[in-house]
Amino acid sequence: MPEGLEAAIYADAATELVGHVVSSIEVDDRCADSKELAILVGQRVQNVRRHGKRVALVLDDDQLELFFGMTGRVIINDVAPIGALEYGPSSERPEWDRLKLTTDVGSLRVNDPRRWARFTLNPDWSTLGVDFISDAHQLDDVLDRQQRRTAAVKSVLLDQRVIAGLGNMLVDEVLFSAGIEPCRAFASLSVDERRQLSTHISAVVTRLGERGGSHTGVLSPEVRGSLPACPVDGAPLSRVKVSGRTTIFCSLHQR
DNA sequence: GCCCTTGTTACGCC
DNA sequence: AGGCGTAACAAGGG
Repeated sequence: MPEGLEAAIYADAATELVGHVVSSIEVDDRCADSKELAILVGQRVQNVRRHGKRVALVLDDDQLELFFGMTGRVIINDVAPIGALEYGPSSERPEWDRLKLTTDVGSLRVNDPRRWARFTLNPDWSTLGVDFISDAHQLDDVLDRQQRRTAAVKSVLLDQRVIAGLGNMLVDEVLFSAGIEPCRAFASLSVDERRQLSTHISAVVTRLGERGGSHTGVLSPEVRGSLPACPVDGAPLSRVKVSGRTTIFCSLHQR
């Protein structure tokens, strides 16, 4: 599923359109917050921005935000930078195209079987927390500001108002790496543990970014499904729900 | 045909 | 007031 790392891959792919003028745009109305996306026709793509899981095409007068939900994929000129998503179908059908933006030289499509993608004109990103990649140097401060929160550590890390970009799989990887149990109250973390956490967020994000996405970690989709012994200490892995999300952790080394 | 999956939002509770 | 948990939503796949 597209978390921040996948959004970064999509954003990078979308830079192909920079400098080109939009000649047509087709959108599934059920995926668009505004029905006036036609005003983008004739505008030149100036830039591509990303914050957390959100990507925006910056055009002459307006910005178009692309949000990918659980199964949205970007396809540029019929090439998908991410071939298949976890939990997504293996094949792609034309009727799942929710957005098609055409320029003089190429097209960008968002294909999303479950139709959870959203396309928003001139989005407001002010409620998003710091970006999980580019604001890594602020993580210590950000986590310190959460120190009174009684919610589960995992819930706080999933909260896009705190850190934007971490999704279910990345958070599990981070907590596994940091040795912290996902359902502990955030307020129970010591200063040292908060430092550990921010260090491991940066490290895991960097490592999985280099490896190609949220699904390339220790707790890969295969591991999440079959629950083999913990690769760190051999203890059985556990599967629980935290914040309504499937959570995989090792009850031996995550405390 | 039921139930699983995720990110976000809405809502009820304390 | 505001933090927290939970459910609802969408829809394809097992």
